[in-house]
Amino acid sequence: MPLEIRPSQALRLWRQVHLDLVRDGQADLSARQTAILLTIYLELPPHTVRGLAQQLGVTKPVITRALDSMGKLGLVSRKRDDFDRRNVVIQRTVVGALAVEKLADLVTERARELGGT
Amino acid sequence: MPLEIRPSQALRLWRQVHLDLVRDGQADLSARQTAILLTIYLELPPHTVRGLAQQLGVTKPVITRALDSMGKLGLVSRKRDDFDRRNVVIQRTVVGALAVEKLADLVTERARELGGT
DNA sequence: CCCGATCGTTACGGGTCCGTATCATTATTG
DNA sequence: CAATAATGATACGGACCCGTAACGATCGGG
Repeated sequence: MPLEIRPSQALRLWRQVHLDLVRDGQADLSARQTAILLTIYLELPPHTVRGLAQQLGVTKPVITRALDSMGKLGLVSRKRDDFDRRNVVIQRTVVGALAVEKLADLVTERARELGGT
Repeated sequence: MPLEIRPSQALRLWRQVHLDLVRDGQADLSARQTAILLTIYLELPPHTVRGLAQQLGVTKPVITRALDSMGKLGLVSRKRDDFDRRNVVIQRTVVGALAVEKLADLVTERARELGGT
């Protein structure tokens, strides 16, 4: 069940959502942080620093720092894995779930407003 | 002719495109820069620093710096307005047009791959 | 038990971006 | 022609992020 969208529609959607994010001051998240956040909330747990680093094709410190800043915003939280205390399990939060849901609504709404071009 | 997309589809599309951008190292553009670039290439010229600042709801130095960095990447160029030499007209470039087109194809392709959920 | 491997974090030097305030240049108005 | 307004650029201090290289903590095999 593919989603049909024309290149010009894709661009207008992309622009409008980014405009909304910038105007709302909500743009605190970089592209990397966005990818990390959505991976945590869309993919099946458990999520680890190493796993995320591999999926994104970046180094581990990038993930650690992103989790630091997103943790400050309350978007995610971390917990030691009791079965292997070297691991850290990244957990979802209520705040993060709300932010993701809000983004979903934003994209959906802007897509609905797309005209025929 | 609205574009029908479910919130879960929107999120998966958003995640997948961001993943691609991060993995390609193409993520040099912040959310603000993306909004600026797409505004320049989608909206009718002429574009000025002040006009872009108003549209994005940011200060003028933000636009100036974004144009600096995007100019280094060849994505846009600047030219003095001969009719009002206080103004600077932002112009499109071949490199920028190609980058925008590439982004459009990426979003379109990832949308096409979206499954039913 | 000990040594190597693995995990996440931290340190460091460098780069980029931000917001505020200020500047030089040009246009407009009285 | 002088004074004011408007435009874009710049200076500055601070914050954030990057990549590489190290580090401490923990696990597992011999």
